[in-house]
Amino acid sequence: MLRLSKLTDYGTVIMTTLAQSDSRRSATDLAATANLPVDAARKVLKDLARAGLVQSERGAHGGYALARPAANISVTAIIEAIEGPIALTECSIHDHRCEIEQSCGARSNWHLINRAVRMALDQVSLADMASPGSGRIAALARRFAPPAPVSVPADSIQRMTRA
Amino acid sequence: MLRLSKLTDYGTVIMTTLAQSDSRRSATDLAATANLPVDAARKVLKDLARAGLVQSERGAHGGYALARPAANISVTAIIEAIEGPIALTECSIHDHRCEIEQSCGARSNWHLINRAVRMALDQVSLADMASPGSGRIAALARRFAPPAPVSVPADSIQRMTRA
DNA sequence: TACAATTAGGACCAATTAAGTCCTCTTTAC
DNA sequence: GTAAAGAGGACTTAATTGGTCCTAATTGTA
Repeated sequence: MLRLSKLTDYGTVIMTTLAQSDSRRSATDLAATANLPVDAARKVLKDLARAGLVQSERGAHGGYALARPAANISVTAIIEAIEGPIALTECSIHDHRCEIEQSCGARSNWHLINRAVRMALDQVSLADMASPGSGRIAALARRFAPPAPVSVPADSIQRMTRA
Repeated sequence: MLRLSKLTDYGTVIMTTLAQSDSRRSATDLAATANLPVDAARKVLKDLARAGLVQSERGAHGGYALARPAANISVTAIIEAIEGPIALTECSIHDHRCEIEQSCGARSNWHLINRAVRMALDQVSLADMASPGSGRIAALARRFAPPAPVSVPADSIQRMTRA
């Protein structure tokens, strides 16, 4: 559905919370602050730690902290830490796993489109996410606006309800 | 998983096939050409017709044709015809359906990010998709490259295997 | 040394979603 | 009238996700 999983969403919220803390925080603590189910938060934090985005400390007074400055952590990194490589279609990552690959003219193009989307996400840092209504993100969104009207404005798509 | 559904994928392939045909084609015919399961192709074509992207003709010698020139059909339109509005997160579309909305600082930013991704997809037309290794898409991908290195290059993310 | 607080690493189950089939009805050319 | 085709949807199965829980391994402190 072109949607991030809920865990990934939690991941960004947790990372945002961490970016706003100055000391190490336990999973329980983070979950409470961010208003998330504790077990889910734990799971996400483990993924983030494995990906090297947060540093964990075990034992009493243990917890998590960002492994590097928020400005140096991209949204892409968070997404990929939790749900693996961004791949809009099967073929945008794995070659040869799609049965229609031979006859499909779209493959090389999906590769490129995937890259474009990935780069868009790549240009948003955790620091941006952590500042509400970030001017930088707004500026980015503007940068992605079409240089000249390419086609029918997407808003004009008529989509009937299916119910 | 930030992945398009298989049906959507089929949709782009079918539309690509249609863009390369000059006459009306039946669902069976299209499925055969594109090497797709017939029933799935039928389902997708119905969605595309409902969204007004293809024109259908019933009865003997009926079939489907593009409703407008391929250059005027965006990838976004195809995606949304099949799986509904693009929404990376719950909150990027519906307000008030997310329980942590109050405490969540990320919401307004997700809105913007969603828009950026949508615009990226919006700038790819069916005509681009239909030309293999489209120069226009490649150019687009280049346009999305960061103006100055923002953060750690995403390729450097170390991601341990989970197995 | 024992204990309590924490993370690590999974296993497990329920709920949701996606994918693939199938059925019946309507429309249209011959 | 019949065959070819789309419209609309129901249904089934498989895959994925979300949420829980359990058992180590670590580490500070009484």
